[in-house]
Amino acid sequence: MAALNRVRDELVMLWDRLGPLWGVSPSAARVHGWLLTQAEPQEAEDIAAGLNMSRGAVSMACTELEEWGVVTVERQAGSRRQLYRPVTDLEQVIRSIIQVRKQREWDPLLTQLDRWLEMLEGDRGAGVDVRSRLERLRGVIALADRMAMQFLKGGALGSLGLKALVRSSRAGRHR
Amino acid sequence: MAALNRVRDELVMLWDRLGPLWGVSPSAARVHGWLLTQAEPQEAEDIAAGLNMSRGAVSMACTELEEWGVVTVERQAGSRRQLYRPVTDLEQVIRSIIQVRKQREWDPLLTQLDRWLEMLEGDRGAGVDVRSRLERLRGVIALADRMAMQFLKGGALGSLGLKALVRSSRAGRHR
DNA sequence: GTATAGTTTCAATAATTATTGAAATGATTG
DNA sequence: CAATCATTTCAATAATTATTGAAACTATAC
Repeated sequence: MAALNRVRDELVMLWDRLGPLWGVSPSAARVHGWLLTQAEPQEAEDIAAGLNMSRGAVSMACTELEEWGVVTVERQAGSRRQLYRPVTDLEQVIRSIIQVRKQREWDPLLTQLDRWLEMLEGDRGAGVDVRSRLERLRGVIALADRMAMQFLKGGALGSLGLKALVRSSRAGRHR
Repeated sequence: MAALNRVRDELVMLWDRLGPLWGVSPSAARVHGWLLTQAEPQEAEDIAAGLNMSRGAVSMACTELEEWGVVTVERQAGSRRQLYRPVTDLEQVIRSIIQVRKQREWDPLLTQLDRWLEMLEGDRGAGVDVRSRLERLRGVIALADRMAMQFLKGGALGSLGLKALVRSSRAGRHR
């Protein structure tokens, strides 16, 4: 039990630091890390106690985690308490994160790139170099976007399965 | 020319907002965006003027961009000025970003997961569930790590070629 | 309906992070 | 080498972002 507690503390600290790099706020990341080290889904009150956070902060963190799709809310019959359960299907977690990031980052970027290219259409001066640069950028983002779409539809991990990916990554270089 | 200036302003603003989501500070991202819209490499003084930043801030931003490997420093013979040039080889930019992020995020995560699994080795209680969860997490991170390594060695984009990727990205484009 | 057990909201505050600018450092030239 | 031009550093400050906690709200039970 002592070992589990220690792991929990360290994992929560690491999640707190890594969360922002993923676009998740530190407090939301802490809650997620803490839930990961609990065998059972937990209620907000206990999360607050376990992490020394205010009740309100836990509520906001859990809302954020729901938006990311990495935590689900449950309700036991005959009780008005909400229980928070981390999604442990990793494929789903990755899919959720890609989906949210795509929508926050790539989609607006792609829209803007198209607008900018239109604005530079007739430019005959220094804009020419910049334009070709932006065009190439657009190509790469568009590619990443289509790959993400395919992945989100269940393409990559779904059809191949996680095992196949592991195998192919071990096989080394092809083609 | 007016069009280029407008594009520059908007691109700088977007980069400022998107930068933090990539792990780059807003000011460094602004500098990078600004450089992208310049046909020629630029010196620190002009960057500061163009972006209304202090000389010191530009220095720190450029150092950060060098660390990310998305900007290179040049020196013209017969001058003591440094010129900053954004890397426009997109494959290289993507590779740089993956490399830095891997090293900042996944590597420590993998190290810690191994330590935690060791710590939970003998656990017969609630730790069993948590342990299998962490094991699966470790599997996925290890896979991502191997894929990244392969990519960094020139695997994916390198063997297929960026042109082929861009071509395939255009094939599905509608407008 | 009212009381109760729970959640959410949000203005105020705390904590963190980015930015500045002046001083220290480093490089090149005559 | 001294003078000069340019860069880097870092303590102070500004700006931003996270967190709290009390009040508003909601759903269920009585």
